[in-house]
Amino acid sequence: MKASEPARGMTAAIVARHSNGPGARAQGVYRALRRAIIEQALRPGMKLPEDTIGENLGVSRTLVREAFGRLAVEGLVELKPNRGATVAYPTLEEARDVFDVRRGLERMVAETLSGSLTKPQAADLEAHVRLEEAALGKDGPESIRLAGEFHIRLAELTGNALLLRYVQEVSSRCSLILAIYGRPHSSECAVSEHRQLIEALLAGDAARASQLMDHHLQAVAARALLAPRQERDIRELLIPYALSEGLAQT
Amino acid sequence: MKASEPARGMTAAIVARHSNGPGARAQGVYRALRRAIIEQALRPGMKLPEDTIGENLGVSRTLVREAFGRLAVEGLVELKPNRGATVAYPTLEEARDVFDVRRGLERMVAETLSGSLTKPQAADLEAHVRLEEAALGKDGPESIRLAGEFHIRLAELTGNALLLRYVQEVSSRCSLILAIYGRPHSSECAVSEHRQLIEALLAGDAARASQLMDHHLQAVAARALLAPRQERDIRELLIPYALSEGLAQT
DNA sequence: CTAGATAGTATTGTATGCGATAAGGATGTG
DNA sequence: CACATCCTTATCGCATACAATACTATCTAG
Repeated sequence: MKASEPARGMTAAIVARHSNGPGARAQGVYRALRRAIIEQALRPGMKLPEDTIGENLGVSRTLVREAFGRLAVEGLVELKPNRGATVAYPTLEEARDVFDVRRGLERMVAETLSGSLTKPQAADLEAHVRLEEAALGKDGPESIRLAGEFHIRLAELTGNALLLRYVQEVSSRCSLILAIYGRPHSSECAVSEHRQLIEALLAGDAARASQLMDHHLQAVAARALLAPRQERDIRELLIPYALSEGLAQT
Repeated sequence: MKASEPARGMTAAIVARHSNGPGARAQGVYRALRRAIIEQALRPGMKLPEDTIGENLGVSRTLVREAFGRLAVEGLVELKPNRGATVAYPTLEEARDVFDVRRGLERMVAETLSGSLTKPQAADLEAHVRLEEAALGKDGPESIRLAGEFHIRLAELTGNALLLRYVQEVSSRCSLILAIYGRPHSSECAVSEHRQLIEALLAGDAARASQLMDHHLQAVAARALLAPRQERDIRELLIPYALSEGLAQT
């Protein structure tokens, strides 16, 4: 790969698209990598050489490293000294930790929103759920993305910026986790559960909303993490070994 | 300030002290700045020029910028494009957000630990509380540090790495917040509340432990954020103006 | 033919340099 | 004397350069 070669690939467009003030390129790299990881263009465990990424995105290693730092804090990439960065490959234990924290955070969201949710806000959420419903048929990644977005929207409505950031972070990590351990056909979020939740929030029933959220996420985690089928399990078990041999990188 | 001048000041020692492998210096800068901010050697709102910091710590701007990035994610520094970094100066609203999230997170800690806390673990915590007690007399920062550490220790005991990270983060930010809005004499954490909490955790009374934690932190927040005394309030209100004039930086 | 050593290559860690932007001060004008 | 404008300087954004470390392939010895 020659340095003179211009940026290419789907991620380069993202960098260029957004406002090009100062610091915008750095953020662009971060966003590009983040999306690439969550959408599994970059698969868990994959090596991320600084200069290769930089060439493909049209920036220097400096900005790539900066992005790696942020992504490492968020748990999306692993950063080993002198050995470079890889897309994070969370263990089952880490996965459970993330899901546990997520349940706790989203219960907070439910409790905060309970009663304070306005009619128009609820209507917006309803509209979102209808989108989910529409996307349910076509199995594309659209359905998964929308389901995740629902939770982000809820967190936004709390008006608590820190809570939002944490929910976004655990959501990202859950995407990564589901990419590794999730069953192929899990529709992840049952749309009806989202509906019930909105209802409970509007009714101001904090306890019920909290319970619903908890069960909902527990169901997601269970579908993903528990009782993994043999077939898939052995395949997954092999990946770390393949990686240590430098294989399975495509 | 000459570049040839060796590192100086209390923070430089920290950089040098730790294992000097690769990446250790970058982490050293991060840790040094983090401590300096939390201990108020660097006061909220203070400007942080990259080269000045770098010279004083004996590293280049590169590593300083890296540290700034991490600290910005954690909410300890604010990073404005082309205008550099400053020690974060959270608004009262942000402060409330942080305390709210903290209460939620630590309730999770209490619930997780309730019943699973072993006798030796409880004994360790008891020992810590005794340290707090001992430090209570001398008003030094020791007392505040120990009170904060108690909560970190609890989070560690959950075994959930992510939960620990979040608790550490909100704790840091709370330190910063208390530095701005806290009353001078607030002893922050009542030692007896810590004792009661340990007791409830050992008894396996999840509801009570959760309640205790919640009240405890609500009390801390109330002492710090609510009903600020007039005298102190106007003083604090002036700080942003002073900063915009380049004053009050010492 | 295998295991270990060794040289060469690739990649990371850190510093420095150059162009760009904004803050602050000098100078001229109403 | 107040105010706007230009210029100077300090600081940032980013790229690049150099040094240190890890990886790879070859070669040699057993």
